[in-house]
Amino acid sequence: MPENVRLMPRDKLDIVKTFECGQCFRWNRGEDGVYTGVAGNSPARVWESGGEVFVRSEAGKEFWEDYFDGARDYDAAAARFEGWKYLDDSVNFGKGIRILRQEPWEALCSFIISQCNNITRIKGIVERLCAMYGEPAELDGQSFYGFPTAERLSGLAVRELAELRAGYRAQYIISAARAVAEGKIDLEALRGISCDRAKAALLTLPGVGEKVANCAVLFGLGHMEAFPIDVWIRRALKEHFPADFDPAALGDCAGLAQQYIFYFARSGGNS
DNA sequence: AAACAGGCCTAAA
DNA sequence: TTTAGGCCTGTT
Repeated sequence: MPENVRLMPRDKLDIVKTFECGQCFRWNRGEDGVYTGVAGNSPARVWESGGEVFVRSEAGKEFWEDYFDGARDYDAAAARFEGWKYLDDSVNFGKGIRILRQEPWEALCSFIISQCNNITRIKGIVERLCAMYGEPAELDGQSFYGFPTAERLSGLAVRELAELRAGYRAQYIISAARAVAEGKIDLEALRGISCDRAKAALLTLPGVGEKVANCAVLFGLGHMEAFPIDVWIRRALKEHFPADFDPAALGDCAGLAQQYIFYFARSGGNS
Protein backbone atom coordinates (compact mmCIF):
# COMPACT_ATOMS: atom_id res chain seq x y z
CA MET A 1 0.00 0.00 0.00
CA PRO A 2 1.22 3.50 -0.78
CA GLU A 3 1.84 5.75 2.14
CA ASN A 4 2.15 9.45 2.70
CA VAL A 5 5.61 10.51 3.69
CA ARG A 6 6.74 13.89 4.94
CA LEU A 7 9.82 14.67 2.93
CA MET A 8 11.32 18.01 3.84
CA PRO A 9 10.30 21.59 4.58
CA ARG A 10 9.21 23.77 1.70
CA ASP A 11 12.06 26.21 2.17
CA LYS A 12 14.37 23.36 1.26
CA LEU A 13 12.23 22.12 -1.61
CA ASP A 14 9.96 24.31 -3.68
CA ILE A 15 8.05 21.80 -5.75
CA VAL A 16 6.75 24.30 -8.29
CA LYS A 17 10.21 25.67 -9.07
CA THR A 18 11.84 22.26 -8.94
CA PHE A 19 9.37 20.66 -11.33
CA GLU A 20 8.96 23.68 -13.61
CA CYS A 21 12.55 24.86 -13.92
CA GLY A 22 13.06 22.73 -16.99
CA GLN A 23 15.16 19.84 -15.67
CA CYS A 24 12.45 17.19 -15.97
CA PHE A 25 9.56 16.38 -18.26
CA ARG A 26 7.35 13.90 -16.45
CA TRP A 27 5.88 15.86 -13.53
CA ASN A 28 2.51 17.47 -14.06
CA ARG A 29 0.63 19.88 -11.89
CA GLY A 30 -3.00 19.08 -11.18
CA GLU A 31 -5.70 21.67 -10.58
CA ASP A 32 -5.35 21.06 -6.86
CA GLY A 33 -1.66 21.93 -7.00
CA VAL A 34 -0.64 18.33 -6.50
CA TYR A 35 2.09 17.10 -8.84
CA THR A 36 1.96 13.60 -10.26
CA GLY A 37 4.83 11.82 -11.89
CA VAL A 38 6.89 8.68 -12.06
CA ALA A 39 10.43 7.94 -10.98
CA GLY A 40 12.07 4.57 -10.85
CA ASN A 41 8.85 3.00 -12.11
CA SER A 42 7.09 4.31 -9.01
CA PRO A 43 4.20 6.70 -9.55
CA ALA A 44 3.90 9.43 -6.97
CA ARG A 45 1.88 12.39 -5.88
CA VAL A 46 3.80 15.31 -4.40
CA TRP A 47 2.25 18.24 -2.61
CA GLU A 48 2.87 20.87 -0.03
CA SER A 49 0.95 21.45 3.14
CA GLY A 50 1.68 23.49 6.24
CA GLY A 51 5.18 24.36 5.12
CA GLU A 52 6.13 20.75 4.46
CA VAL A 53 6.40 18.69 1.29
CA PHE A 54 4.73 15.29 1.21
CA VAL A 55 5.03 12.36 -1.18
CA ARG A 56 2.54 9.56 -1.66
CA SER A 57 4.02 6.50 -3.32
CA GLU A 58 4.90 2.88 -2.88
CA ALA A 59 8.57 3.76 -2.95
CA GLY A 60 10.00 4.55 0.44
CA LYS A 61 11.19 7.75 1.98
CA GLU A 62 14.85 6.99 1.30
CA PHE A 63 14.14 6.70 -2.40
CA TRP A 64 12.51 10.10 -2.59
CA GLU A 65 15.06 11.75 -0.36
CA ASP A 66 17.71 10.61 -2.76
CA TYR A 67 15.65 11.61 -5.79
CA PHE A 68 15.25 15.11 -4.40
CA ASP A 69 18.95 15.28 -3.52
CA GLY A 70 18.06 15.60 0.15
CA ALA A 71 21.58 15.21 1.47
CA ARG A 72 22.97 18.35 -0.15
CA ASP A 73 23.11 21.70 1.60
CA TYR A 74 21.88 24.06 -1.10
CA ASP A 75 22.34 27.21 0.94
CA ALA A 76 25.98 26.36 1.46
CA ALA A 77 26.40 25.57 -2.22
CA ALA A 78 24.74 28.81 -3.33
CA ALA A 79 26.80 30.82 -0.87
CA ARG A 80 29.83 30.02 -2.98
CA PHE A 81 28.33 31.69 -6.04
CA GLU A 82 28.96 35.20 -4.79
CA GLY A 83 30.54 37.76 -7.02
CA TRP A 84 28.12 38.10 -9.92
CA LYS A 85 25.00 40.17 -9.47
CA TYR A 86 22.92 38.37 -12.08
CA LEU A 87 23.73 35.06 -10.43
CA ASP A 88 22.80 36.45 -7.01
CA ASP A 89 19.48 37.57 -8.42
CA SER A 90 19.01 34.15 -10.02
CA VAL A 91 19.70 32.39 -6.74
CA ASN A 92 17.21 34.55 -4.87
CA PHE A 93 14.62 34.01 -7.56
CA GLY A 94 15.14 30.26 -7.69
CA LYS A 95 15.49 29.59 -3.99
CA GLY A 96 13.97 26.17 -3.28
CA ILE A 97 15.03 24.59 -6.57
CA ARG A 98 16.68 21.23 -6.13
CA ILE A 99 18.47 19.25 -8.83
CA LEU A 100 16.59 15.99 -9.19
CA ARG A 101 18.67 12.85 -9.30
CA GLN A 102 16.95 11.35 -12.30
CA GLU A 103 17.66 7.98 -13.76
CA PRO A 104 20.62 8.01 -16.16
CA TRP A 105 18.90 6.52 -19.18
CA GLU A 106 15.78 8.62 -18.75
CA ALA A 107 17.85 11.78 -18.54
CA LEU A 108 19.96 10.92 -21.57
CA CYS A 109 17.00 9.93 -23.67
CA SER A 110 14.86 12.88 -22.61
CA PHE A 111 17.54 15.41 -23.44
CA ILE A 112 18.21 13.79 -26.79
CA ILE A 113 14.54 14.40 -27.47
CA SER A 114 14.75 17.96 -26.16
CA GLN A 115 17.07 19.24 -28.87
CA CYS A 116 15.64 22.04 -30.96
CA ASN A 117 12.24 21.43 -29.44
CA ASN A 118 9.82 23.18 -27.09
CA ILE A 119 8.81 21.94 -23.67
CA THR A 120 5.23 21.11 -24.59
CA ARG A 121 6.28 18.93 -27.45
CA ILE A 122 9.11 17.32 -25.49
CA LYS A 123 6.68 16.29 -22.77
CA GLY A 124 4.28 14.93 -25.36
CA ILE A 125 6.94 12.79 -27.01
CA VAL A 126 8.23 11.51 -23.67
CA GLU A 127 4.74 10.59 -22.50
CA ARG A 128 3.99 8.73 -25.72
CA LEU A 129 7.28 6.89 -25.42
CA CYS A 130 6.40 5.79 -21.89
CA ALA A 131 2.86 4.80 -22.79
CA MET A 132 4.07 2.75 -25.74
CA TYR A 133 7.01 0.95 -24.18
CA GLY A 134 7.10 1.68 -20.46
CA GLU A 135 6.16 -0.52 -17.55
CA PRO A 136 2.55 0.03 -16.47
CA ALA A 137 2.03 1.02 -12.87
CA GLU A 138 -0.77 2.27 -10.71
CA LEU A 139 -1.31 4.58 -7.78
CA ASP A 140 -4.67 4.88 -6.07
CA GLY A 141 -6.40 3.54 -9.14
CA GLN A 142 -4.70 5.93 -11.53
CA SER A 143 -2.51 4.45 -14.27
CA PHE A 144 1.01 5.47 -15.07
CA TYR A 145 3.91 4.23 -17.13
CA GLY A 146 7.53 4.03 -16.20
CA PHE A 147 10.22 5.25 -18.54
CA PRO A 148 11.07 2.44 -20.97
CA THR A 149 14.42 0.77 -20.51
CA ALA A 150 17.19 1.03 -23.06
CA GLU A 151 16.91 -2.74 -23.51
CA ARG A 152 13.27 -2.44 -24.48
CA LEU A 153 13.94 0.30 -27.02
CA SER A 154 17.09 -1.27 -28.40
CA GLY A 155 15.10 -3.93 -30.24
CA LEU A 156 12.94 -1.48 -32.15
CA ALA A 157 13.33 -0.33 -35.71
CA VAL A 158 13.39 3.42 -36.22
CA ARG A 159 10.20 3.10 -38.23
CA GLU A 160 8.37 1.77 -35.20
CA LEU A 161 8.91 5.06 -33.46
CA ALA A 162 7.05 6.95 -36.17
CA GLU A 163 3.96 7.38 -34.03
CA LEU A 164 6.16 9.00 -31.45
CA ARG A 165 6.47 11.93 -33.87
CA ALA A 166 9.93 12.67 -32.63
CA GLY A 167 11.15 13.46 -36.12
CA TYR A 168 14.84 13.06 -36.80
CA ARG A 169 15.49 12.37 -33.10
CA ALA A 170 14.00 8.86 -33.38
CA GLN A 171 17.16 7.37 -34.83
CA TYR A 172 19.21 9.01 -32.09
CA ILE A 173 17.02 7.39 -29.45
CA ILE A 174 17.43 3.97 -31.00
CA SER A 175 21.17 4.18 -31.40
CA ALA A 176 21.62 5.43 -27.85
CA ALA A 177 19.38 2.62 -26.58
CA ARG A 178 21.46 0.08 -28.46
CA ALA A 179 24.75 1.46 -27.18
CA VAL A 180 23.46 1.22 -23.62
CA ALA A 181 21.80 -2.17 -24.03
CA GLU A 182 24.88 -3.64 -25.67
CA GLY A 183 27.08 -2.35 -22.90
CA LYS A 184 29.09 -0.01 -25.12
CA ILE A 185 28.04 2.72 -22.75
CA ASP A 186 27.76 1.76 -19.09
CA LEU A 187 25.77 4.61 -17.62
CA GLU A 188 26.17 3.50 -14.02
CA ALA A 189 29.92 3.36 -14.48
CA LEU A 190 29.89 6.94 -15.75
CA ARG A 191 28.77 8.11 -12.32
CA GLY A 192 32.05 7.06 -10.77
CA ILE A 193 34.43 8.70 -13.22
CA SER A 194 35.15 12.36 -13.83
CA CYS A 195 32.57 14.62 -15.36
CA ASP A 196 34.75 15.24 -18.40
CA ARG A 197 35.32 11.55 -19.06
CA ALA A 198 31.63 10.78 -18.62
CA LYS A 199 30.78 13.51 -21.10
CA ALA A 200 33.37 12.27 -23.57
CA ALA A 201 31.77 8.83 -23.51
CA LEU A 202 28.32 10.25 -24.21
CA LEU A 203 29.62 12.48 -26.99
CA THR A 204 30.42 9.38 -29.03
CA LEU A 205 26.68 8.83 -29.50
CA PRO A 206 25.06 10.24 -32.62
CA GLY A 207 22.72 13.07 -31.75
CA VAL A 208 24.51 13.81 -28.52
CA GLY A 209 26.52 17.02 -28.57
CA GLU A 210 27.92 19.27 -25.85
CA LYS A 211 24.60 20.51 -24.58
CA VAL A 212 22.80 17.19 -24.38
CA ALA A 213 25.84 15.50 -22.85
CA ASN A 214 26.06 18.14 -20.17
CA CYS A 215 22.38 17.77 -19.32
CA ALA A 216 22.69 14.00 -19.18
CA VAL A 217 25.62 14.03 -16.76
CA LEU A 218 24.14 16.80 -14.63
CA PHE A 219 20.60 15.50 -14.31
CA GLY A 220 21.18 11.79 -14.70
CA LEU A 221 24.64 11.04 -13.36
CA GLY A 222 24.97 13.43 -10.45
CA HIS A 223 27.85 15.42 -11.92
CA MET A 224 26.94 18.77 -10.40
CA GLU A 225 29.86 20.58 -11.98
CA ALA A 226 28.43 20.17 -15.49
CA PHE A 227 27.26 23.44 -16.99
CA PRO A 228 24.96 22.98 -20.00
CA ILE A 229 24.93 26.00 -22.28
CA ASP A 230 21.81 26.52 -24.34
CA VAL A 231 20.44 29.62 -26.01
CA TRP A 232 19.12 31.05 -22.74
CA ILE A 233 22.32 30.54 -20.83
CA ARG A 234 24.39 31.81 -23.72
CA ARG A 235 22.36 35.00 -23.84
CA ALA A 236 22.53 35.48 -20.06
CA LEU A 237 26.29 34.95 -20.05
CA LYS A 238 26.73 37.41 -22.90
CA GLU A 239 24.58 40.11 -21.37
CA HIS A 240 25.31 39.79 -17.67
CA PHE A 241 28.78 38.34 -17.21
CA PRO A 242 32.28 39.44 -18.16
CA ALA A 243 33.40 38.40 -21.62
CA ASP A 244 36.09 36.15 -20.19
CA PHE A 245 33.80 34.51 -17.65
CA ASP A 246 34.45 30.79 -17.27
CA PRO A 247 31.65 28.70 -15.72
CA ALA A 248 34.31 26.43 -14.24
CA ALA A 249 34.96 29.27 -11.80
CA LEU A 250 31.66 28.31 -10.18
CA GLY A 251 33.22 25.15 -8.84
CA ASP A 252 31.83 21.70 -8.22
CA CYS A 253 28.21 22.90 -8.11
CA ALA A 254 28.33 24.93 -11.32
CA GLY A 255 25.36 22.96 -12.60
CA LEU A 256 23.21 24.29 -9.81
CA ALA A 257 24.21 27.83 -10.72
CA GLN A 258 23.31 27.02 -14.31
CA GLN A 259 19.85 25.90 -13.28
CA TYR A 260 19.24 29.06 -11.25
CA ILE A 261 20.33 31.21 -14.17
CA PHE A 262 18.30 29.20 -16.66
CA TYR A 263 15.13 29.43 -14.61
CA PHE A 264 15.60 33.13 -13.94
CA ALA A 265 16.37 33.96 -17.57
CA ARG A 266 13.46 31.96 -18.91
CA SER A 267 11.09 33.50 -16.42
CA GLY A 268 11.90 36.92 -17.79
CA GLY A 269 14.81 37.82 -15.58
CA ASN A 270 15.21 41.50 -14.90
CA SER A 271 16.98 42.03 -18.22
C1' DA B 1 0.80 32.14 -41.43
C1' DA B 2 5.42 31.70 -40.69
C1' DA B 3 8.82 31.63 -37.36
C1' DC B 4 10.83 29.33 -34.14
C1' DA B 5 11.91 25.51 -30.81
C1' DG B 6 16.48 24.13 -24.23
C1' DG B 7 20.92 21.06 -31.03
C1' DC B 8 23.45 18.16 -33.92
C1' DC B 9 25.63 16.82 -38.19
C1' DT B 10 28.00 17.66 -42.40
C1' DA B 11 30.34 20.31 -45.66
C1' DA B 12 33.20 24.00 -46.70
C1' DA B 13 36.22 27.74 -45.76
C1' DT C 1 37.97 26.74 -35.65
C1' DT C 2 34.08 28.85 -37.15
C1' DT C 3 29.89 29.19 -40.12
C1' DA C 4 25.72 27.91 -42.89
C1' DG C 5 22.11 25.03 -43.98
C1' DG C 6 19.23 21.08 -43.34
C1' DC C 7 16.63 18.25 -40.37
C1' DC C 8 11.04 16.35 -38.34
C1' DT C 9 7.13 18.34 -36.57
C1' DG C 10 4.53 21.07 -33.21
C1' DT C 11 3.48 25.14 -30.92
C1' DT C 12 2.97 30.05 -30.83
